[in-house]
This record gives sequence, structure tokens and C-alpha cells, in this order.
Amino acid sequence: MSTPQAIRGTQDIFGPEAEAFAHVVETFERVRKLYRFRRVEMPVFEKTEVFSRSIGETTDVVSKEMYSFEDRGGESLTLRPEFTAGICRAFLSNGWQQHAPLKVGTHGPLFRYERPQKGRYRQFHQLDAEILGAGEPQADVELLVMADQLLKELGIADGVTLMLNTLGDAPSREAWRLALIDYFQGVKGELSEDSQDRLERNPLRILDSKDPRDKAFTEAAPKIDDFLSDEAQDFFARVTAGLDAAGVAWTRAPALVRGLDYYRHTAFEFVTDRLGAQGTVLGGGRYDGLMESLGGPHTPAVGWAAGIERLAMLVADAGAVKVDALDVMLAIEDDAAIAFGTKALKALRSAGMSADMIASGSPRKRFDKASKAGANILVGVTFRDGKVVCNTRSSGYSQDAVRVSALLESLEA
RNA sequence: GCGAUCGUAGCUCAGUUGGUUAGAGCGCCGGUUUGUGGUACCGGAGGUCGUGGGUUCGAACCCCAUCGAUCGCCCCA
Repeated sequence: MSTPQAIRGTQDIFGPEAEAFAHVVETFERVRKLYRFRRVEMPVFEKTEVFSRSIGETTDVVSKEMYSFEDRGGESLTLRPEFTAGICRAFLSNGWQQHAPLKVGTHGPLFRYERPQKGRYRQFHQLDAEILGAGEPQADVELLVMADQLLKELGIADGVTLMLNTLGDAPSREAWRLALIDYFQGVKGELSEDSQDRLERNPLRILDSKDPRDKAFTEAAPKIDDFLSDEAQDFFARVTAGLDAAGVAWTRAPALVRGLDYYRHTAFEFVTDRLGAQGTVLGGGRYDGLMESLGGPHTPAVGWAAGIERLAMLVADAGAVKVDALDVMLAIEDDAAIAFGTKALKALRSAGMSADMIASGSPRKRFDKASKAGANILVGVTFRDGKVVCNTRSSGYSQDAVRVSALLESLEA
């Protein structure tokens, strides 16, 4: 094949998938405004250090999945693999402290050099919501309530559950981490190869290993709860109390750890079993130390991101995206009526209806083509005895069909 | 980065143990019928069988490589 191919792991989205994608974004935008999150637009690339310093040098994302390159000035740049680091950078560069606590939302493409599979692409898209400069548990609660409402409005909340954990504050997390290393070091030889490797790089991740050899040991591993400071314990209690008050269902997942270094306290994932290996549909947590790792002042913050492709797949499975009711298709069966069709389209669209016409190809088949376009109001337009004749047919929206015919009749005059 | 399956017309696929001009349905284009109608029938365009090598008298079918897709591992949203 000599025509160009799309880059591995990128997708050309069209048809029902594209509609589902747009529906997810539109729903997010609506919910975002309901919660008074302010829209931000971010660059698609940043200096490489923005990500390496915040996400963590040893994470897979930074060590082997970033699209990094030198620009013509010799600067190392990286296509964003996530939103949070860039948003924090913008917060610091633009003095957004003045707006703190600042609630922001955005969405767009992210890039990670991974092996593509279902629900995992090299260019993928996320929704993102963050609350910057807010250290109180109420911020965590609000983000989770918002996420919960988003999933409900998308009609997919039933198959998705909120898994919630706390990683404690920095001292708690570090004490737990050391205890885990100590514990797993003792049984290292019996762990899976992957986990032996994780022991060096990211010991927390051994906890959610799927390998049966590891599961025997993860059960008895030290629990975060035994290392939480009083403050950390209290913080988590206030988060869960807030969720209960808001009626958001959650499940405690003591083994839930996030892969990126910057998470503290609250960590969560909304997971489903309907997407195969890519079960996390929305995930996030608190990252109180991130701004400091970028050289800024201590600035507590929480946020989450959701995979648009994954949400769109669930939405599509849950049933077709509902199209707005008023959708008119004109079949211009006679070229002499094209001018009328053009006028009619303008009038219909001005009246707030989506409308289109079929006016090319074999005249005899235009009505058939228009029929197959799937609009709920179908109008055959012919030209007889020197005047335009319209025949309106609707599928279930008779009220609107009457409106359409009245409008067309007034145009014929 | 590792493992497995797969790659034939725009789409979904069939192609028997490798054997002459590679097929179907849908879609597309045209015609006939119908003539207030999403019908039926007829015809047409469109494929160097992902790509590149190799084995063979001969390969869509066998072997190798490569690109891509899918499903796990891993990672993560």
C-alpha cells in the first residue's frame, strides 16, 4: 500500500465513535460549569524538566514513555504525557496564586509511547479537573462529587465503582514505603520478576500486582493504616465523611497506589470491568508536594483526569448517543427545486433545526438516499407544473413535522 | 519492552491438501420497474490478496523480515 498510514497508536475517529467522543466532552464542559471550574488552555508541549521533576524520574512515564525531542535551539521539549504538571507550571509562571483556591478544567490530547491496545493509545485524550491551592479535604470531596455526577450524566455510573485510598502525608507515606521495602526484601526470591524489579523502582506497585506469586505476600504486607499520622487519619476521615454526606458511593481499596510520585493523601480510581485490561476510567488524587518539586512555594492541590476514549467506549456500549430531536433532510428530486432547497435550508437552520439536503446524483435515487440519512423528518421536494411541491414525512415527531411543513409552505408562496 | 492471534475489494468476510482470468453480501455508480415513493430486477466500477524478501514448475495459502491491528503482561486515564 503506497498511501500514508496513520502513526501507530493514533486514531482517526469518525462516525458513532466521534459522536460518543464529542458527547463525553460536551457533558464534561456542562458539568464543569455547574461546579464553577474555570476553563484553561494549555500548551501541548513543555520543557522536559516540567515532567521529569514532578512525575518522578523513575516512573515508567518519564523513563520510557515520553515523546521528547530537541527543538532547533537545542532545548529539550516533551509532548505532554499528562495535564497536571503543565497546569502547575502555568500556576507558578502566571502567578495564579492570586486566584487560589483555583478550580480549573481542561481537555485535550496527551502523548505516551506505549504499546497500543484497547483503550490505550499513544495519542490519547483526557478530561482534567484540578483544584489548586486548596489543602482542605472539602476540595477532595468536591472533585469526587463532580466526577461522580459526570459519570451519572454520561449514563455509565452503574458499571463503574469508586476505589478510594489514602497514601498519608509525606512522612506517613515514606514510613510505609520503607516498611514495604523491608517486608518484600525478605521474600524477594519468591516474588515475580516484575515485582523484584518494582522493589527497586516503585515498591508500592507490588501491592496491586496481578501475578499470583505476589498475591500470597501482598495480603500480609504492611498496611498504610498502621503508618498514618493522626493528621493524615483525620484528613481521610473528613474526606470519607464528605462523600457519605454527598451520597457518593465508595469502596476502600488499601492496595490502591498511584503510579506517579507526586501523590499524597487521597488517591482514587473509578474502575470498570467492561474495558478489559484498561479498567481505570478516571483517576487522581492529592499532590501537595508537586509545586515544590517545580521550585514553587508549598501549594496543596488535588485533581483527576479521565480517559475520553474509555468513557466514550462505555457510553457507546450503554446505547447510542441521543441526537437532538429536530433534524430535517430534504430530498431535492428535481434540479429546478434546488434554489428553493437552499432557501429552505437557511430558514430551517435559522429556526434552530439541523437540516441538510440531497440534491446530487441520480434524481430518481435522491429520495432513497435522503431516507437513509436517518433524519427524523424527511421532505421530498419536486417541481410540478411550474411550482415546488413538498411532501413531509416524520418518524415520531409529528408536532415538529407540522412546524416544518408550515415553514416550507410559507416559503413556497 | 515481553507473549499470543490476525492483516483478501470502501465495509463485513469466504477462498477447500499451494494449481489456470481471486469470490459473496453490504455500500457506491448506471439502467429497468414502481411512480408520492426508503421496493424489486439487471448491469458496472473497484483488489499487484498489508509491505519486502525467500521456497516452488506454480503461493492469498508454506518460510523469514517488516509495518499495522487485536488480546494479555507491563504501565496508566
